[in-house]
Amino acid sequence: MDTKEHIMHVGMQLFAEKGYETTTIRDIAAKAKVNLALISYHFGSKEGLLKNIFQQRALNLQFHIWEISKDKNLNELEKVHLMIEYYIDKIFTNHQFHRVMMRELFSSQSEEVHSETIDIFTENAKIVISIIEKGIKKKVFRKTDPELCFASIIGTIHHLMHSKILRTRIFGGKEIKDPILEPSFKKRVTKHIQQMIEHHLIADKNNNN
Amino acid sequence: MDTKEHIMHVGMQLFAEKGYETTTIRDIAAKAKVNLALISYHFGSKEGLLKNIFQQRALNLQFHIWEISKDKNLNELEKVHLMIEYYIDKIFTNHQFHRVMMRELFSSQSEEVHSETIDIFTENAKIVISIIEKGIKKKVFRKTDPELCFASIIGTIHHLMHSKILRTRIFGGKEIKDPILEPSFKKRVTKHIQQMIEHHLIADKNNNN
DNA sequence: TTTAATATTAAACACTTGTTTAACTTCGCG
DNA sequence: CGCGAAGTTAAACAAGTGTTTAATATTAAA
Repeated sequence: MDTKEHIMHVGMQLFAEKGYETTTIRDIAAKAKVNLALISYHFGSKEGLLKNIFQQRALNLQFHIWEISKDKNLNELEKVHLMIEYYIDKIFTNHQFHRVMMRELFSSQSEEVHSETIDIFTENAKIVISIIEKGIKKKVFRKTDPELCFASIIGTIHHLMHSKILRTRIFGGKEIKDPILEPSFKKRVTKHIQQMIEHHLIADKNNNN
Repeated sequence: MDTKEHIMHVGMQLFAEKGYETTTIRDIAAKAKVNLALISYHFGSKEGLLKNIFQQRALNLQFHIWEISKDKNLNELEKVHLMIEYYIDKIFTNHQFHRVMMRELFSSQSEEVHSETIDIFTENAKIVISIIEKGIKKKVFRKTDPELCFASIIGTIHHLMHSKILRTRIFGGKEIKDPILEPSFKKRVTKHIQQMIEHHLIADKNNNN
């Protein structure tokens, strides 16, 4: 029963690296050092493996964005900041899975497999957007574009997440190490997005941080 | 000789829709209504077709970001604004091609095919970043994170560009039409990114637009 | 019109893909 | 032990991939 999880682990690794279509079950079998027939045996099919991986992570995907949005002790800005922090944390720590998910989401084939993922994603998006809208109504936020604010938050993260080449080319120093693995990079990204969104949403009075 | 361009056109369409790996030469041949052997005949191989498409558009990709950066009549903020406008304009009008390019850039297989594309991209990125750095040095900009500012600009655009599903789910009204086709959407995105970056880079004194 | 290069075609090619089969191990439990 | 279910294996399978071949059609110049 250990093999099943092992295959899923290796499968996700390879899907993240090369994408679902390009990864063959022979690749997975070779890297996992198991017979290729075991994939069909345990998961029914290659797509079954993908579905299993998605389901396994689905709970992790259920951002408690919703809980944050309902917290009475937080004002709108604090909520947005927390949501940004939460998004980055979840996506960075599960960056392999998110790369698979996003790639599949973008290519948007076999919608049946990913429809639940898309649902979760858009649902969360709408919560973030509604918080911004509420802030605007309360006039604590500037009259900005809520949907596009969300697009900027998530777009920035995904852009950094997706391309290792661009990441190392632009952010990598002399070391070859991928910046995404360094905890300082996560902090840096969090700080940037939080500040950018805050500056955009709120006209500061005196400080020039 | 008309067939060659016709194949390239259809090829790009399908690559944009389904991705390079998933599109077969039989798909292309069928949609273009030509014999499938003509693809190998005219372009040597399927990868040759992709290379040709990339080369054809390479000049279009050569953003004159550089020219803007050297313009003596513009201050740093104006330069950044113009660059944002230019990026969005180019990417929106060639969104099919950009989807292919970005997808291939992100999957980062066969680096040889895309190395020049990556070069152009990172080169332009560094120009934008250097402008922001100059503005910070001159103290007309806040002490922000230049690399991540660029990531936010381009990340926002790409996020909107990539996923038709998310686009229609979040931005689409009752109509089924893809918002990316409407000119008003382009203006909306341009305005958002410009304002967001300006608010982030510059602490405004009195206006609350 | 003849001729040679170019363009196009249908068929076959070699190869890889995901999946299935049937034999063989391994394991747990009466 | 014995026996059946579950796990694993190597081999074969059918379908689809990009590419090549050899024949045919088209074109343009002599």
